[in-house]
Amino acid sequence: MSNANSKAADAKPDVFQAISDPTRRSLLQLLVDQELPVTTLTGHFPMSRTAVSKHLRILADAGLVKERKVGRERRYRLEPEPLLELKRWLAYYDRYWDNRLLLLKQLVESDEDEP
Amino acid sequence: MSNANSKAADAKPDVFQAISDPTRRSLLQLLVDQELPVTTLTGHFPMSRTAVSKHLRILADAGLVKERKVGRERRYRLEPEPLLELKRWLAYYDRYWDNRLLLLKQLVESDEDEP
DNA sequence: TTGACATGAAACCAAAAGGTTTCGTATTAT
DNA sequence: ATAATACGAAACCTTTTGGTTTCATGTCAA
Repeated sequence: MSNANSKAADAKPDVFQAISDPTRRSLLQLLVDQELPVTTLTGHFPMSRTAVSKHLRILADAGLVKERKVGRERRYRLEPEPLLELKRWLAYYDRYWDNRLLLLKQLVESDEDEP
Repeated sequence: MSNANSKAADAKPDVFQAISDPTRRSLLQLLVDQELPVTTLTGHFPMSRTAVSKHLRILADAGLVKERKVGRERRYRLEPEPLLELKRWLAYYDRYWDNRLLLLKQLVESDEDEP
């Protein structure tokens, strides 16, 4: 069990990769509080519907959107959960916004310079 | 004034793009509290020094690392400030982790379904 | 039914990305 | 001086990425 035949959402090819494209970030934005079909989404971009469809596929693979069939439409909605990974990654660097640690770091550095 | 001749750090080709590559994320990690030269960094990856050098260049263009010449070495250090853009972008989706808003959203949706 | 709409799959293409090897140039060590 | 080290630039190659056009299928409307 638990082999490669599970279902969809098995791919998950990296949230970082998924959000690296500006078009895809805009798509997420558009879906923030609306569930929209591909054709409507396409209206916001200077590219073909098929291209948008492929971007949505990438977002879906990363778990960032889910689709729901409604009549002949396929409505996409935002699924923000995977963004938590990003959030966690970023949190690692939070200490850098902490001034006390920054000062300590600089202090240490000033001791071990000179080649 | 303010044309394309300013200086370096003018490129800034997107933090999202810069951190989309796992190697580059690892590089940032390695530089968290160390200032390191290219050769040392290369030891951590299964690729040539030149490849690592190119990754560092991309990070530098995004403002995520800065270099300092020390002898014949070129020591790289983390420059986390551009990560704030990511942080801001993510913050936009913070409301999704707020359960009250999530419930409200679902309530609204249940009213406007049926095609 | 018959036609229009909504959409993904497939085949294809050009450009960008991620690597490699080779070369030139500072800088340090002998 | 000479050799070794540290490194980026350039040229080149292969794979991935972002697009396009064409086609097949499912669904709704007349």
